[in-house]
Amino acid sequence: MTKATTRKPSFFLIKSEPNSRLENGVDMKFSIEDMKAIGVDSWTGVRNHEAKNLMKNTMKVDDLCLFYHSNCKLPGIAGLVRVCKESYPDFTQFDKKSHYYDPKATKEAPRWFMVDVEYVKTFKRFVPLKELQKLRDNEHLRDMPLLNRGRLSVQPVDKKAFDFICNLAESDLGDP
DNA sequence: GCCAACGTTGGC
DNA sequence: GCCAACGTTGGC
Repeated sequence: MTKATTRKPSFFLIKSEPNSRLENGVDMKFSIEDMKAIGVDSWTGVRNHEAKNLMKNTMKVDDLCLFYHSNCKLPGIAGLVRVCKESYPDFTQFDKKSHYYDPKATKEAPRWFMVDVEYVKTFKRFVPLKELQKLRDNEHLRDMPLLNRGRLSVQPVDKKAFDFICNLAESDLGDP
């Protein structure tokens, strides 16, 4: 019997803004609790090519993403989501009414791509950015773009950092 | 609201 | 292709 080869998941961090912020009359706030309520969400609105390329070229179904609360009073890691649909054109680039409308994009040559993600869990404990910054010399966290670069709304996380953060946030995750 | 760090744009 | 001007990100 042939066994389907299962690909090991890769890990990422995606940023969302839990604060109220109006864009064209639409409140764009989106926290891990909103993610939980919706269940599945299209990750629209990424308008940075590096972040877009990660979604377009690297993210696969079943990859896991740390869900980060950004641009708010207490920035940090709130939960976990899973990629449930591989990249396809972000429909907001074609929508003239959208804040994310891109006049240079066409259906034939879309410029922006997104994935769909599904809610996995809210971590038992919120891990503030400050806590991670205090640990930035830790060998597991040293290479995180979140800590030594910032300003990238979709970023890769290596396995050792992912496991370390999950253990901080949820002590029994990964335990036997 | 400030502003540093980036990314993008567009004139040349 | 350079690079100054401008816009955005996002912690503080």
